[in-house]
Amino acid sequence: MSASASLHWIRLDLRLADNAALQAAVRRGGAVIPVFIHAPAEEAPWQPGAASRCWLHQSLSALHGDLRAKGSRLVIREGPSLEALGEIAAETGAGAVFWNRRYEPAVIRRDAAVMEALRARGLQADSFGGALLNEPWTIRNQGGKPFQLFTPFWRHCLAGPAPAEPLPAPRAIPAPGKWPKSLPLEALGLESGARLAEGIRSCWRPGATGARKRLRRFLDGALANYARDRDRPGRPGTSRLSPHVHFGEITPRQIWHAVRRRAGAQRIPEEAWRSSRFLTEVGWREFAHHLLYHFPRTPNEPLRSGFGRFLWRKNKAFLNAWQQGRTGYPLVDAGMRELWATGWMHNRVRMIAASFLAKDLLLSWTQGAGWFWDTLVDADLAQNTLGWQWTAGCGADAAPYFRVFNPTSQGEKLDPSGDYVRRWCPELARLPDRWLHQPWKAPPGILANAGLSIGRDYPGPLVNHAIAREVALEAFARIKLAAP
DNA sequence: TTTTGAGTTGTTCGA
DNA sequence: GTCGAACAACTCAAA
Repeated sequence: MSASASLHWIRLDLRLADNAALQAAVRRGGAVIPVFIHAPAEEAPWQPGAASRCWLHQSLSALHGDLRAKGSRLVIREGPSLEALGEIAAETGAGAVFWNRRYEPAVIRRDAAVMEALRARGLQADSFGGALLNEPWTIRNQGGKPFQLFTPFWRHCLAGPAPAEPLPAPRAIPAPGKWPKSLPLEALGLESGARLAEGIRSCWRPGATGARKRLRRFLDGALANYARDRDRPGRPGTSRLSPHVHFGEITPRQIWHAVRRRAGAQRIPEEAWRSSRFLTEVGWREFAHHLLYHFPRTPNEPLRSGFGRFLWRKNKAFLNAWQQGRTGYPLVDAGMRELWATGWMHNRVRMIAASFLAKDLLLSWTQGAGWFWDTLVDADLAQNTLGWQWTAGCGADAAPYFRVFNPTSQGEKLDPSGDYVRRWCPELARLPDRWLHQPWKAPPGILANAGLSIGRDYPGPLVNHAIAREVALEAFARIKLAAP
């Protein structure tokens, strides 16, 4: 007697290659039914934002195409997840459900409940790793505790066994005799805004094929000068892989081995590529998930408890100006507008924009995290939380409280020829470089020549940075950082 | 066991 | 103009 059908429950693993759950389903021998269940309420309070849903729509569409090329299909349902899985299993006589693990607190709870319920019904239910190089519970320091500093964490990871070779995509995915019914992708209403969908389509190609191409282009190009160019937002110096990795269109293991092969072809010694800046960024992603797993309250609460007492400002006008890219600081505004237009912001600019919110405006990092969550196509609970807590100084391995980015000098240093600012703040385009990062200081004649009136075409500075810095230093110094 | 030093990403000030 | 110091408190591993 041949095996019953298996369900492959698809979540943030929108790929066929290096997919342990899919492989387990294929190996089991019966038909394989790939299922996506739309159940955002189960991820509350961190259900995907508008940009993330938009990417998801396009990536699911790409996955459906990839599945068809293997003789399969994508079955789409709406939640609750357990009900949907139960129905499909009943309709198809499936005896097993396989999925790849996620690490967000709400998802962990949901998955555990689903697994228990499926097993109670006599179904096989198994989950697999793959989204991370190491499962978070396997990494402990010498005291048996989770790491709270990046460098020892990553050193520990690098000292362990090298990541296994990625799994190949199955050659064929056996189809059931009769497919269960499926909703059309459009029925999920993921692409609510045409503006965003267009913006994403114009600069991204969601899906595993787009991810592989993006990686190859990066390895062929920017990788060689990554350490130098990664901080220059006007240059194509970063990989732009973040949304692809978030949605599991490509895995860190695939990236690791692609870097290894490329380095081998160029006779780069192992210790050099293993400790390269780029793989270190993969390490930061691992670290973020490590922290979220071991400190699950950090999306909403500062890890360092002393910060619970910090009196953040509440100022809707400040928040709106920041969100809309109208702070009067060109580098910050360029970043916020890039985010709004494309669903992505250059990493270095994220730090500067985040520092501006938390330290110049003294608005809570949670407000910034909320906006990024809704607008980033790569919005990822682990990484968003780590990044914002780091900037605000209240997280693990946090930025020292006195580290306040100066948006003007950062602009002059990292965007000296103004390519980035001129692209996203076109009203400033005709200003000479000398004044581009501090337009309010430009002499009247220069402003007139550039066709620019401060306050009319472009706002004056929302706050005076020098003063704001002093106020922030004082406010941060006042917290007793020791636990109460 | 205790001590020591380092720890992604900065800025300003004074010598 | 360049350079070093100062700007906390805490974590972690190595000595």
